[in-house]
Amino acid sequence: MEFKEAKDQFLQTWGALGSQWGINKTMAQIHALLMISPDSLSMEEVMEELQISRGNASMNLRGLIDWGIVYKEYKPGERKEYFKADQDIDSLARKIAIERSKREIKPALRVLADVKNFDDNPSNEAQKFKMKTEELYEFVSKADTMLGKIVNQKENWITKTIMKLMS
Amino acid sequence: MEFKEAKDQFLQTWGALGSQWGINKTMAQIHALLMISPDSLSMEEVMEELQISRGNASMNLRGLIDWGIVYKEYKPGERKEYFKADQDIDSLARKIAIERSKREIKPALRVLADVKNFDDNPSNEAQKFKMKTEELYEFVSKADTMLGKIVNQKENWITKTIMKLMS
DNA sequence: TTAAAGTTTCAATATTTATTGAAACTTATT
DNA sequence: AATAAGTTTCAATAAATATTGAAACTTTAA
Repeated sequence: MEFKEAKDQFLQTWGALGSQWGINKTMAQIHALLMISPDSLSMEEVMEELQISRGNASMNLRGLIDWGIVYKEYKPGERKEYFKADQDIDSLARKIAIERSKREIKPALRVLADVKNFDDNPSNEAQKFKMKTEELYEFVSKADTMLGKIVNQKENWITKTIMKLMS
Repeated sequence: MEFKEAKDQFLQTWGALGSQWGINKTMAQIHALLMISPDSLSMEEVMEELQISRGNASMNLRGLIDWGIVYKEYKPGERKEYFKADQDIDSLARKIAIERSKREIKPALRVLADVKNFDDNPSNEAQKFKMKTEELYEFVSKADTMLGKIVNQKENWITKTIMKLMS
């Protein structure tokens, strides 16, 4: 496969993977592009390479900065902003996990905590509901704790986790 | 909060959570509904409770059966099909993890394996690309292995994983 | 203080994804 | 073999999401 072809296919695939794991397609593609670029890129260059509009580039670059996985860079003497991706994949995955826990799991937990304390009544249906929501609350809460423990192992967390799970 | 209100809010929240974690909103809602129902439900009952069309109910129930987290049940003397959800949350999460690995991670890995062996050339850009795609391949591959190890601990895998990570 | 370079915003539009509903199909019953 | 009960399919439609592009805004420098 030619370099250009490989690169395009990679950007496509990483975009699809990203959109399945919580960041949108364009965001994932921009991130992928920055990750494989030897130098930081200007917005123009990102637009050109991915064939997207200025507005799209601007919004998604901001999104990436909000996720904390892309940084602005100013080149001396130049007015343009340049963008570069965090190069450490471990830290990338860690940030995404933390962010998703904060944005999705924690709010859902708050609701679960809330509904499981509804005004009880002795019907079969209500009892089953109580049981299941309590169970689900425990489960989601533990899953979130597990996620936290996994990503809090600094440096090579995946390898470390695999090791610990070997036993 | 009244039972009815709590129930509706729960169905909403579980639907939203589901759609962020890989199964679509209606599917997650149907599953949630079946999970909290003391008895198995007919398609009619699901349609009624969630206010969705017959086609929608039919397709998403099939989807749930494909995921292996909902089962058909036939009541003696009755012609209708009834549906019930797998009651074990651990096994539910395990099945989703396995299925997503199969549907999303493994195919992406195949592409990564492919592109990282592109026709090399000595340019800066190509070298960086080679390095990063190899790194990403390693990472995704390890992450998938980790996921596999976590979900393969039968019974209370989350608790077990937390335990092992304590050290 | 004006113009130029660059960035952001957001209403309009396009794309993608989910849902409906009615016809076609399947299976059981008389 | 005709009818009724139930289910599935899928083209049409609706809803949700993403993208564009041009105007408004910001910053730098002459």
